[in-house]
Amino acid sequence: MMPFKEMAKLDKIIHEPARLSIMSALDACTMAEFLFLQELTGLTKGNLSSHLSKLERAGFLMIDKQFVRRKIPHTTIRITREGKNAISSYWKQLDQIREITKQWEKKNK
Amino acid sequence: MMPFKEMAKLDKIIHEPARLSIMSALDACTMAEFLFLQELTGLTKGNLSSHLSKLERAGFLMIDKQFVRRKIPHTTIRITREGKNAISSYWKQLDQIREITKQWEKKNK
DNA sequence: CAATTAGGTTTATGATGCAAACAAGTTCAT
DNA sequence: ATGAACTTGTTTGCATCATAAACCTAATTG
Repeated sequence: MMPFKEMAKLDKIIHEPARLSIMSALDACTMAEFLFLQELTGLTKGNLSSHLSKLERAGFLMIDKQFVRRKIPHTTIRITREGKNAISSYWKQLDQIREITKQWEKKNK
Repeated sequence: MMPFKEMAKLDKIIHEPARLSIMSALDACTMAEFLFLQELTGLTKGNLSSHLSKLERAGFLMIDKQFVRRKIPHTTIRITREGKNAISSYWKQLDQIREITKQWEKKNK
């Protein structure tokens, strides 16, 4: 079996570093506020916002925007079951590919 | 320590799935012909060609084009020492991030 | 009341990955 | 021997994407 083709099948939504860090943080936290997530990931507000939208469209998280005293926005992000599955199987897939690569390497020596 | 920011520092040249598979294959083979590499990775010739150029410009591999009986092109690709270092430290870095993520997760439970 | 801060979103642009088109030569069929 | 099809790649064009800058609305501060 040749593992190299499998790498192309890695979920690109998750694979992108900014989103990988968002999803990893959320996988650990389950839920987080926008600004906390920004601190964790070091992303700018703009990038964080657009990556969150993309992850939301993918069904990997839910964005809950509340208004404190009806005024100040306060955004809470929650990972979904689908999101937890996605990142968990991302790592699983990557590990498998690496394992198979090692074996392939041995065999071809 | 917060591992999530570190993900943004992963070498983007290596990180891209097509190139990750090229570099993994070359790391195992040390050298390979264009068509063999195409078979291993499942990439189209066009994509393989342009990814190889990018990896060559990055100094991660060397492209040696020979002409069989002075006519038919025959391209051999060889990973460089720099390329071997790059992919090895890519995996090392990823492992570290994952390890720290796990610890961070525990601490915050 | 003007300026600045808070908490995000939208826009613009520069880079990127990909497939389709192209190139340069060779072999095969007729 | 001529042209159709195959080899072995490279170049081009398009569509997507990531990012920073600009923007928005409300609140606070001087």
